[in-house]
Amino acid sequence: MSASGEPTELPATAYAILGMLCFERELTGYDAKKWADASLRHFYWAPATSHVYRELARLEDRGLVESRGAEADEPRTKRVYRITAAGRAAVAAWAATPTDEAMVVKHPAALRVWLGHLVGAGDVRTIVERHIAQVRTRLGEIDESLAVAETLPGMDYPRAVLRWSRGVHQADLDGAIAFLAELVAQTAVQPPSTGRVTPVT
Amino acid sequence: MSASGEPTELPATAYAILGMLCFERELTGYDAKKWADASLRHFYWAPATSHVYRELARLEDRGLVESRGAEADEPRTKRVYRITAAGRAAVAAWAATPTDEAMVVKHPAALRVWLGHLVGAGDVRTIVERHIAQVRTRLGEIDESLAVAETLPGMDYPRAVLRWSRGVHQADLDGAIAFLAELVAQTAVQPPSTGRVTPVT
DNA sequence: CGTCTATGTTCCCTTTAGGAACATAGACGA
DNA sequence: TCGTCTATGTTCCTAAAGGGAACATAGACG
Repeated sequence: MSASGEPTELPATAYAILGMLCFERELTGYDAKKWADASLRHFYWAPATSHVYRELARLEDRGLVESRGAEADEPRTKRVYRITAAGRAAVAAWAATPTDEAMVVKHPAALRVWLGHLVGAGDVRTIVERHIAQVRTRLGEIDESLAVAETLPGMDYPRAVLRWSRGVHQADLDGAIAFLAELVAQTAVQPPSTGRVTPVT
Repeated sequence: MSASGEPTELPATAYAILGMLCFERELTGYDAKKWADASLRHFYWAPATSHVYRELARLEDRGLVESRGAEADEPRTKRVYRITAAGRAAVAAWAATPTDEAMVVKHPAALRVWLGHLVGAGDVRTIVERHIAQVRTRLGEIDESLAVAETLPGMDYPRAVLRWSRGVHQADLDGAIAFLAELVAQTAVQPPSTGRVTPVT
């Protein structure tokens, strides 16, 4: 496996998909997408459907996965992917390689709050309240995902990662709640006449 | 506000850059990039340099920023950007609009740990230890950024957001440490002979 | 038998991203 | 005064990602 020089490095998404194929014997693109939405999303990313299929095609080009059509008892027109030995070696090598890429937190609500001085305190409050509701929903989703992982064997690492990322989202929630409290306290004490808002030139 | 039809929606990155121009009277692309690296990165993203320039060009096309060349006493060939009234209105409108976009946590280390069963426990440990070091560094950077924000007026919201995201990164660190402890405990108890690894067909 | 939802995939075009290269200013020492 | 080193500042090229619509079929349910 892994001929002299790897053709080119693959993006993390490709390895994520290869990774899924290490847990499940076979997957369709659709399965992979569902899985990503349910679990991977909470600590890495949920690629677009078209992206999943593109990656699968590329992986097959490189011999890291192989595919077959539907079988007789599966009348549906579908393509089922399975990882190859080369693929398994490639993911393992990738997973064992430390990276200097840092975690990226892309937080749309925080970005808006960052610009809070441009809008009324009421608007900021709405943003944060909605964000809090969203995060609560997400914590529920993570718990569901975690519950599923409990029932499956060989999922120790995925479970640990889900717990880990659950903590991160919980901290986000706590921070949002704390900020909201601060915001409410502040606007209660000082009436909106304080000249802190939009000192436009 | 919000005129009948906006030309087309801009991506969040564009608003992030417009946002910076609300804090500072004038910025070059280089300045914007540095700022993003120092602060925005911790709760949203640090766009590539080329991306920053691209966004500035687009914003100018749309009349949301305007630019001038270097002045006599600034011999360098540079372009300095400033936000326009239209730009200010656009960011304010955007910032006040709640979004349903969820937070994305892109966590390269966690993704590798997720595949822990493919590699030795020692490799997993190395990954996590390096990640812990990285996060510690980052917490330091956030504190620095926070210290800078302390000294500037009108930075209440940015400061609050930095504190908020600091908590998120702290939770990441805590989770990593907890996981590492678990990992060490487990490998101490059960020798590496457990048949948990790659049940290949 | 109709139609509704879940499963499953592909195509096409746009936008976003990131690295490398390019270019110049000033600082500092030899 | 001449390298050369770092900080400043920008552009170009190509790859990756996104997203939605279209296409297709199976099974469920009334």
